[in-house]
Amino acid sequence: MARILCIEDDPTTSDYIAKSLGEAGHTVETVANGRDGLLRASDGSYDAIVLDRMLPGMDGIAVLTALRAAGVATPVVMLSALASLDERVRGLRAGSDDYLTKPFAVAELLARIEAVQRRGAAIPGDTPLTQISYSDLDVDLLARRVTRGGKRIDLQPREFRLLEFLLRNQGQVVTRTMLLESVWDYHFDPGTNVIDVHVSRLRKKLDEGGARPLLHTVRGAGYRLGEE
Amino acid sequence: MARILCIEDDPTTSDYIAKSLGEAGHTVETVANGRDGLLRASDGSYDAIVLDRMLPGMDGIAVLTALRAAGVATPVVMLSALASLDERVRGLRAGSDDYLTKPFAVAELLARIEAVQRRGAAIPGDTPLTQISYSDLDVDLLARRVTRGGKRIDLQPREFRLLEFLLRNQGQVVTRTMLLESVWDYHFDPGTNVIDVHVSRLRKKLDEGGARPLLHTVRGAGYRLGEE
DNA sequence: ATCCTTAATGACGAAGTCGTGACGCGGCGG
DNA sequence: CCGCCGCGTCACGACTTCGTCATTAAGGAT
Repeated sequence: MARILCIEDDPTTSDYIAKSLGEAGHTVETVANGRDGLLRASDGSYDAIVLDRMLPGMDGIAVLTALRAAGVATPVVMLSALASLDERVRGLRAGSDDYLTKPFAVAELLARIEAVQRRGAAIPGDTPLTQISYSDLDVDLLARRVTRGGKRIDLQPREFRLLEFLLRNQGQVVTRTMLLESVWDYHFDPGTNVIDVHVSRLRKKLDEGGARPLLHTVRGAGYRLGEE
Repeated sequence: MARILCIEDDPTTSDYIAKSLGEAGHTVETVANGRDGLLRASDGSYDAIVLDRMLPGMDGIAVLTALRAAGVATPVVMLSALASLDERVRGLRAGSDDYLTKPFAVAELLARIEAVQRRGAAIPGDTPLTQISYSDLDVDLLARRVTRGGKRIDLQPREFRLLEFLLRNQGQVVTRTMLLESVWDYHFDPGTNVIDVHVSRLRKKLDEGGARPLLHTVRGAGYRLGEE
């Protein structure tokens, strides 16, 4: 039950989001361009903001930078057609809390918004949220550095993305479909065991050194990052 | 939320800046020539100044020099159509805190202003930022001198700019797109490996002498200057 | 206990990404 | 006008990373 501002120029997407989030019990206000979005968001009265990356006139990144510079700490989920690593980094630097690539499932957007709220508002000023932690595991998204108990862990790009996603949904079960969409940008079933393989590799790296396992299999459902 | 003085003769640019910064929650006052700018800035009551390099009557550099001579320490971001290294050096020498070439993104200007203010709070008086260091690497932006462990390193202009940018973002991943925009002033993808080549050359110069590597490749993402 | 489904892992080939030496163009000073 | 210097381009090689498959291991149900 939150007040959400949606900044998106494409009316189809915008309506879709408003409807879906509305059905989930949230109040949604919509604006179609960056300037208006910035104006409305400036008072910081929203619980979360959904922000399109590409906007006419004022770009999404510019809106976000301006917001953060103005000291507005409202959680922001960025929406984009571009999935490149480059884009993700730029979004993070500008101060976005999460990133979603189109096309996306509403369930996914909903989950992200709720996760982002749960995590609490980002610290305004010069500390954008670039760190995610769980137990003795620390991930710096901007430096792309992962440590467990202070010890450095080297991950491959895909493994990094996988871990990031698991961390953003820590304690909750993530399904294979969610992983395929968010980590692989597949919107179909490849019919292979890509996920299993990468989870296996990631798990090995995380747990070597005799640490307590963090990455658990939920048989028939998916995976979950958490204690026990 | 700051009081900012904008000294800029072109009304289009001036309006654009005023509007954008205003939307970001800052108070902006505008003057169209150097003389008035100097007058207004003299009392030091502003939090930051945006100063055009080319002004009718009294040049931007002259204004800045006069200001600093008068003991005004307000952070200044210089604006210019000229990107040449020479120009940057002159601006820095006159006491500007940062330098931005037109055309620029508002987001960029905002970020610079914020950065410059933070820095300004820490450093009192008339010590502009002309030195950047990391570990045993020292760069003097004014003298254009680079040393590592006390030993002089000769860099080409482009290599110097590249290093400067990496240093300003030390510890964080810098993407290729960011480099293209900030170091090459390209706003498109040249489709070649310019960056790789220059990084290679820079890296060679930095690390020769058996020093620990400082410039790291982050596969699939970009580069990062930092330890390990 | 056994069978069947689901997951884990090791190995391999293909594709992608990066690094670097060599070359050539264009500007600038002599 | 000529030569030098800085820079961008290219080509090729080295190395990573990724996805697939085959095989082994683990769960769950009957």
